[in-house]
This record gives sequence, structure tokens and C-alpha cells, in this order.
Amino acid sequence: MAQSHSTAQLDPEAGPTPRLGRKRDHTRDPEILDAAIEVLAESGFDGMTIDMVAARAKAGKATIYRRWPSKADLVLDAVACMKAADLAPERLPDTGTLRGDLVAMIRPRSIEEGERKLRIMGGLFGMISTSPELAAAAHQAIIEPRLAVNRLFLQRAIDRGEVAADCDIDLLARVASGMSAFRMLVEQQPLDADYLLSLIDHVILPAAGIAPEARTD
Amino acid sequence: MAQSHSTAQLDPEAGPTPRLGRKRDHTRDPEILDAAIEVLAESGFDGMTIDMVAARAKAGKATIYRRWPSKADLVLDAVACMKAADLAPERLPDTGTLRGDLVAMIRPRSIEEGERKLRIMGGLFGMISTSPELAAAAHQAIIEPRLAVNRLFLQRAIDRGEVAADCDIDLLARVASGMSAFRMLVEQQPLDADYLLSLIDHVILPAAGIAPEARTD
DNA sequence: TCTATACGAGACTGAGCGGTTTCGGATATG
DNA sequence: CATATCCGAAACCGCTCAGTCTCGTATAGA
Repeated sequence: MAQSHSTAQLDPEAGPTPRLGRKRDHTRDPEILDAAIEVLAESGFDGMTIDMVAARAKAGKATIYRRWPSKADLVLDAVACMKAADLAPERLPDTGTLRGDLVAMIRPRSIEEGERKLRIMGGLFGMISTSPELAAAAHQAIIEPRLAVNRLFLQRAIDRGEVAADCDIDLLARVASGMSAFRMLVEQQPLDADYLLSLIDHVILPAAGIAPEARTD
Repeated sequence: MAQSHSTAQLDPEAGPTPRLGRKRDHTRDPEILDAAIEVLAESGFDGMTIDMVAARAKAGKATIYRRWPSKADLVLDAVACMKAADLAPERLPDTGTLRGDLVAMIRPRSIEEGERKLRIMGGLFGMISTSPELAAAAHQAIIEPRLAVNRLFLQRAIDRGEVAADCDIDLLARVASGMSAFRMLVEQQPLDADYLLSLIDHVILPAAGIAPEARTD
């Protein structure tokens, strides 16, 4: 499930069938998966049709069904192959304070990507409750990377002595993601910088035991 | 939109048509609406079919379509007519401390109802983004009552001097609902008392500026 | 060059579902 | 008792969509 673009559904034994004819063009795989993710983000799982994905990727439906046996498998692979384009470990801020690190994550680029991922997550509801595989893939690709970043920031703050060592890292790391998801998906309001700043200064930092010394509002 | 069980779709002018024959049995309205809410909570808007609702309510499809012109109207009315059975103003705790009030809300009955409502909210995603009417009804029936309770608790704490007057009530009131929605809908984990207690003691109270004096963990 | 396969485009099939209609029976008005 | 409407049950219609198949073209290996 974790290998790149499926492919392993057929051919149980390895390669003793050197088939003739034109080879499958595997450069289309990621293009189709990207198209699927886009449609998924716009329409949700139920609203998404294979024809939409095919049109978006300028591919034929048969080309899609030659690679994935069903719509559910396509979506599962598309979600599993989502790369955390931003928030790569080497591009993360390290400002020396928890607030600095958290605020440094508030950038148009990063917010946009977060909104996109949460929209995808919203589109997966319904399917997520009937497919544990999909639920796991979505958590792994969408939620977990963000939580890992928050945990890193918190752990560094603890190591610096900025935050008490007995603070509940796992819970605090979920505050930003949880409240962002609530605002976007439930309250249907944009994830603007003001909201995120309030979240940091009025919830996360106080909960981490950091006194409000440098308020900006 | 706010009156009880629809009925006003027909008869633009009031009652100059005293029609003959058997009268419509309006005691079936809430039974059908309840059935719709149940199916909605189990299957979501897209997974729900009118036949499911009819079967659950032991009614004919025609009986449903005689009262609501479409599936969307049925769901809208069902959501709008949802009563906040628990959390009626006179049944709310008033323990004298913010923590006491919040902890007093953690009861099996209340948790179960909260899970139910959040499941319904999850089932409405997708539809909620295309129907502002439904989005408003869902917010009004499911989210707002809970936020109002939290705001009340916070305001009383401020009036008592327990919490600083400049605290961000609107944001803090959203923490419990937002984090609960995240845990249930995104992380697919139960809303147990331990989680809610951690939320209160490690996030909400510190964010409200109340020092951790009586920890229970 | 010949063969087997992949490709995009699109026709086709079968199932599911929203919504309508029909049917036999019940019920309130007159 | 007659009439008009209601009821539950279920047949029916029209459309959408997942999944298959066909067609004309392109391409890799023998």
C-alpha cells in the first residue's frame, strides 16, 4: 500500500511474462492521480465521476480502468501517493521560540495547501467510515504530517526549557489542525492569518504554559 | 424556514379551500423526520435513500413526497426541526467554577448526543457546501447550541472574576466542539470522557488563564 | 514489417435511485 | 351512503454513473 503508483494489482509472480506490443506509459500514472485529487477536492468522493477524472487528465476511461480496478482503488492510490510538497523537514522554520516557529508557518503558500488538504479530507467523509484502508491512507497523507510538524515544534520548545516537560504534546499538536478543520469544514469560513494567529496566541501558547508577553492584537 | 414541520409549501392563500375527504395525518411528520435524521446519521446525505427513510418510518414513499417536494427539502426540514433535547437552559450545571461546569457536561447521555449530532454533521458534508440554506440550518441546530452553552460558562466565569475579561470567548467556546469534531470525524475515534477531560484540563482552562491547581491525571 | 498491446474517444450496459403513478383500503365530511 | 382525500405498498420512469467494449491510431519488440 505504501509503494508508489499501485501497479502490483496484477502480476502475482515477477515478470515471467515478457509480453509483446506497446508498453504501458507509466508517466500518465501521476497525471491521472493528480487529476483525481483535484476532482476529489472540488466534488468529494460521491460527486466525483471517472469521466471527470478522465477529462481532467485528458485520458480515456479505459486507460484509467486498465490501471485501477475501481473508483475506490483509484482514490485510495491517489490519496496514498499525495506528497507533502510543503513541510519537508529541511524547509521548516527554527526560530528559537515556539511562537516564532508557529507564526512562521503562516504563509499564503502554506495556508493554501492546508485548505486544499482539508477540502480533500472533507470530500472523503462517508467513504472514510466504510473503508478503514482509505481512512488510514488519508490520515497518513493529510493529517499525520501536520501533526508531526507541530510535535517537533513542541518537543524543541520542551528541550529548550520554553515549555514544561509534562505538557500533553499529542493533544496540543492536534489543536491547530483540529480547529482549522472545524473552521473550514464545519463553519465554512476561510483559514485566514488572523484566525491562525488568534489560535496561536489565545489557545496554543497559553495551553503550553507560555505567558502572553508579546501580544500583537 | 423556522416554523415547525413545513406544510406551507402549498396553499399560498390562507384556507379559502376547505377541502373534502380524509385529512392528512400530521402525527406522521415528526416520525418521518426522525427516521430521516437516523438514516442521515448512519449513511450520510449521499448514501441515504428515500426508500430507507420510508422503510424506517413504515411509510410509503408517496406519503413522504406528499409532504416534502424533494430529498433536499426533507433533509433541510429534518435538520431544522432537530431539537436540542439535552442542554436546555434550565438543565445546565452551575457549579461555581468553570472547570466544574465543563466537567459536569461530561455525562454518557450528553456524550452520546454529541456524537450523534457530529455524525449527522459529517453526513451533511458535500451538501453543506452547495446549499447555504442547509449549512445555516445545520449550524443553527447542531453547532450553535453547543457554542452558546460554552459561551455562557465562560461569561459566568468572567463575571465571577475567575477568568480575565479580555479573553477571547468566541474562540475558546469553539475549542471543545472543534476538537471533538476533529476526533470523531477526522480521527474516527470515540469521544470518551478521558479525552474530554484532557481537553478541559490541558487546553481550555490554561487557555482561559486558569492555573492547573486541581489536576486529576 | 508484422504482431500484440496501449492510447484517446466515445458508445454501450446494468444497476441504483429520485421522483411519479397506480392500487386496494381506510377515513373524514356531507 | 357518497365523495374526496389520505394511507402503505409497490410498480414504473428517466437519468446518472461505474464499469466494459469498440474503433481508429500509435508504438515497442520480433
